[in-house]
Amino acid sequence: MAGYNFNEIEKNWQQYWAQKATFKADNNSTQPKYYVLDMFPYPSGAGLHVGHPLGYIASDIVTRYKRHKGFNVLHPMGYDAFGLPAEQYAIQTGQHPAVTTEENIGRYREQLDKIGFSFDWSREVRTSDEAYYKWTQWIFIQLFNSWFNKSTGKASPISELIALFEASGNASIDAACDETKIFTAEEWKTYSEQDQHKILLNYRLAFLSEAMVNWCPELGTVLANDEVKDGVSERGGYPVERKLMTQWSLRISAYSERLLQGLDTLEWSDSIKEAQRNWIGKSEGTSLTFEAGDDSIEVFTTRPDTIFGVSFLTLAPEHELVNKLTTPDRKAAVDAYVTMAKNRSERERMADVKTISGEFTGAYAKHPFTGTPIPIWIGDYVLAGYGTGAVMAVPGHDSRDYAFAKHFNLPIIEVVSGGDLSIESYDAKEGVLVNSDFLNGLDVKSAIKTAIKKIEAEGLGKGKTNYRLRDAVFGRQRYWGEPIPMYSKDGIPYPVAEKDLPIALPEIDKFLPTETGEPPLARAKDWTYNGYPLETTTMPGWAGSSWYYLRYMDPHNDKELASEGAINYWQQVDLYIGGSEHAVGHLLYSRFWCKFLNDIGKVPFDEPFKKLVNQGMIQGTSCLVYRVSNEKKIVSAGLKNQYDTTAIHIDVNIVNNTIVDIEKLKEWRPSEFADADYELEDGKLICDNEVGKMSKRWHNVVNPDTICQQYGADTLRLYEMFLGPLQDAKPWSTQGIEGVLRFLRKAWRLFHNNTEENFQLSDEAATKAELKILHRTIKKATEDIDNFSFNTSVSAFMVCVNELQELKCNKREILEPFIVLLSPYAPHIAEELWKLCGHQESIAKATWPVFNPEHLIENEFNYPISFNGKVRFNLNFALDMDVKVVEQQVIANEQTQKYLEGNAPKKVIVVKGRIVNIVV
RNA sequence: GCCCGGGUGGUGGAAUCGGUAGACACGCAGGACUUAAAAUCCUGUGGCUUCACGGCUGUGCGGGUUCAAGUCCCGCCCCGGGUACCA
Repeated sequence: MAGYNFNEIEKNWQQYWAQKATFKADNNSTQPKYYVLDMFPYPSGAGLHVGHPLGYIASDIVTRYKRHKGFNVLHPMGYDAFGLPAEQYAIQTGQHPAVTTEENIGRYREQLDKIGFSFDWSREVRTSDEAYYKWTQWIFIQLFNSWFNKSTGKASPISELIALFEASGNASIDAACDETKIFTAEEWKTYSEQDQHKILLNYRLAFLSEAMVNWCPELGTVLANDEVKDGVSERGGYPVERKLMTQWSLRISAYSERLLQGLDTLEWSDSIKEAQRNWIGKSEGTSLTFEAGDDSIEVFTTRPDTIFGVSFLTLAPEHELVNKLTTPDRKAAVDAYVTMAKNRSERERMADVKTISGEFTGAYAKHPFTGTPIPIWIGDYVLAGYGTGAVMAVPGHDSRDYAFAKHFNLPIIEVVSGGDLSIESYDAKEGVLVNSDFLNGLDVKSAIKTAIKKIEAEGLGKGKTNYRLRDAVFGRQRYWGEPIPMYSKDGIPYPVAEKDLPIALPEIDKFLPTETGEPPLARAKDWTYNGYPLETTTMPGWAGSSWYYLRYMDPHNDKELASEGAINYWQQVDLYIGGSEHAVGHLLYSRFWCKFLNDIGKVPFDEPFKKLVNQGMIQGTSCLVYRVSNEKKIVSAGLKNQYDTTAIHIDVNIVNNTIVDIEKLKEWRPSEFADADYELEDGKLICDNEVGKMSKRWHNVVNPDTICQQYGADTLRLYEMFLGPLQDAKPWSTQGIEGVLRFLRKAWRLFHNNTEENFQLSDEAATKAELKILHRTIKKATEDIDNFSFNTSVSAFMVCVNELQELKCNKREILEPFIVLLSPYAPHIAEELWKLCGHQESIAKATWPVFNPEHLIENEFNYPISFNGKVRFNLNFALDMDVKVVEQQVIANEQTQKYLEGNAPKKVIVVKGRIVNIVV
C-alpha cells in the first residue's frame, strides 16, 4: 500500500536535515534573534522515556514557528554530564564515569534524533568536557577574586577592597561578609600576609569557612540545602546530618535582595516565583537588645509592637551565651539538653516538630522598657542559623511561643486584642494594642512603626531585614565533578593562574575516599600545583548548569567563556522550558551567576531566562495482573475478588488498553507465566491500571523509540501535545494515539487520491468556504503557539482537515499554507508534502501564512442592529469593529426587550449571529 | 499549618473580556463497503423525559451579584504540587 509511510519519510528527512545542516544558527545575522532553550538532560543509564521529550517537543514547535516568522533562532542541546549516578555506578563496577557517560550520551542522541528535533547540534556542550569546565573553573576564580559592595549593590574586584583597607581600614565599608573585627588602615598594614588573607576570605564571594553543613555519610559528601528534602538526600534518599566542616561556599546571600527584586521582571509562573520568594525568605523587622547582667542578648523580631507581651527569651541550644548565662544549679540539665540537641539528626529534629522541648537557664534578662526580669530559656525550636539565634517569646501572639509557654507553664500576656488566648495564640496582624504602655490604642501597623522609632531612639536596636537564604556550600567530596581550581600555601587558599586552566580531573585507582577519609581526588598521584597541594573537593552538580546557556552562544571559544559579540547578539534566553523540580536549585543559582557575571562586565543582562515554561510530568501507568495465591493461576481483573490474589506488575508494553497479550506475557517472563493457568473474561485477560512515577521498577517505562517505530515521530509529537495542557501532569496512555495517526493519514490523503497512489494538487482558485477554513486555522495556530496552548491547536488542525476533506479540497492555495502551519508539530510529513508540492528547499525556510480577518466574515451575516456604535462580534473569532448600519432591527427575546425599554443600546454583543447582550 | 494549582460526560480534555457548556479525540452503539478481515466512510452518544417535535435538568457543595455565571464575589468540601519551627 502506497499510503503514508512514516518510517521511511522520517528516516529520509532526518538524514536530509543532518546533511544539509538545516538548523545551524548563525552568530552573524541581520535577522532578529530568538533563543529557545531546553533544560539539558543528565544522561542516565535508563535512556529517555516518553516523558522526557514533552518539553523538547514544545520548544521545538516554538523554534520552528519562530523560524517561519523570520527569526534567527538559537535552539541548542547538550548534556549535564557530571553527577552522582555515574560515580555511584563507577564505585560498584570500576567502570570510569567518563566511559558510562559517553555511552549514555550516545544512546540519548540516538533517541533524540528519532523524534526529529531541530537542534543545532554543532553547538552541543557537555559540562564534563575539559574545554567546558575550564570556564566553570574560571567563573569560580572570578567569584574568589570578588567581594560584594552593599552600597553599590554589586560585586567588585577584591583588589579594590584591599586598596580601601590600605587607605582607611574596614570601618566604613558596607560589604556582604562574615563577622570581621574592625581595623584601621594602620592595623591592616601590620597584619601578616596570612592574617590578611584570612580576613579577605570573609569578604570573597567564593570562600572557605568552617560552617554547619548537611553531611550525607552514605554518599560521603556534603549537600546544599536544596539538595536535602525532608532530612534525606534528594538523590538516593539517604539520611543527612549536621556537621561542622571547613568548606568552600558561595556568598549567594549577598544577592538576596537582587534575586528577589529580579523576579518581578520575569515571565515565569507565579508558583515558581513564589517558591523562590519563600526560599529567599525576606522578613523585615528590628533587632532588639536585652540586658542580662554583664551580657546582652540580641534578638530579631518582625513584631516589635508586641514588646510588652514578652514573657521569656528563648536561645538556640547552640547560642554562644548559653554556657555563660546558665546558673550552676541548672548547668547539668542545660548541658544534657544541649548535647541531646546537637546529636539529633536533621531528620529526627524535623520528624519531631510537635514535641516541645527546652530547659530554663536560670538566668534572667531585663525588659528594655519595663525593667521586669525575664527568664531565659533554651529550646531547639529556635534555629541557630537564622536571625541572631535568639527570640523574644511573645506567647500571646506567636503560636510556637504559645506552645512552649503552655508546655512549661509560662505566663501568656495579651497585648493585641481580637483573639481568645485561652484557646490559641492570636498571630494576626490586626487589632488594637492593649497592656502596652505607650502603644496602647494603636492598631498593629502603626504600633510596629511607633515601636521601631522608640527602640531606635533609645538605642536598643534598629530596623533590620533578614533573609532565609543561606550561602551555598560548594565543595563536594566526590570524584565526578569539576575540580575546584585552588591550591593551598601555608594554610591559605590561592587560585590557580588563569593560563593554567583547566585543572583537569586526574586519573585515580578507585572512586572512593582515601583510607584517612579524604575525598577521592586525594588518591591522585602528584595532585599539586607548583609544588603546593591542590584542593581535593569538586564542584556540585549545579556548577556547570549555572551558565551553560552562555556557552551555547559560542561553544568552541578557547579564549573566553563566550565572545562579547556572541553574547551581545544572543542576549537573554527568550524562552526556557523545563521541569519545575528545579524551582529553587538550578534556577536560583543560574540567576545568581548571571547577576555576578553582569557585575564583572561579562554579560550585558541581569537575568538569564526571560520567559520560563514548566512542562508537567508524564507519569507512568502500570499494569497489574492477579495471581491466585499458592497456585500458578492468573485471573482477569474482574475476577480477582473471587480469589485470594497477589497483584503483579507486568510490562506495560505487552498490554493494549487493559487487554494483556498473553503470548507476549509468556515470553516476557517464561518461568512465571509460560505454563500458568489463565482464567479469562470474554476470552481476554484484563489488567488493572495504577498511575505513578515512570520507572523500571514498575515495568511501566515506555520508550519514545517504540512509539516512533509503531506510529511515527510525527504522531508521537502531535500526540504528546494533544494529551493536554503542557504544564499539567498527566499519566501516559496510548488511548487516543490512533486518532492522531488517523488525522495524519487524512492529511496525507488530502494530497493523494482515494487509492492513495497519486499525488494531486489543483491550481484552481480557492472558494470562500475554503479560505474561511484556512484562515480560521491560521489564526488559531498562531495564537495557540503564542499562548502555549498546543493541545487546542492540534484539535484545530483536525477540524481543518475534516472540513477540507468534506469539500474534497486539493487546492494549492489552501493546502500549502496548511502544511506550513502543521510543520512545527509534524515536521517530517510536512517536509515530504512540501517537496511533493514542488519545492526544492526545506519547509523550514517557508514563511508563516498571514491571517486575513476578511475571510472570516460571512456574507450572509448582516448586522441586524439599529444603532451607530461599537459592536463586538463573537463568531469563531473575536473581532472588534465599528459599524454603521442604516436599516436594521433589534432581535431580542422577551427578557431583553424588557431590559431595553426606553434605552438606546450602546453596545451589542453577537454570538454566531445571535444577539447575546445589549449594553445600554 | 502555610503558599500555589485544580475539581466540567464512560475517558483525555475544549469553552477568548461573564454570552449557544461539552469543541477535538478516545471509547461505545448502529450502519455502509468487503467472501472475510484490516483500512476507510456515515449516523448516534451528558442525564431524565418524549413514538416524535420538544421539554426539564446539568460544570465539587451552599449562598450571592447579573438580562446572562463553568467563568465574578462570600462560605465550605475534596484532590494534586511545593514548603515547613525563619521569630
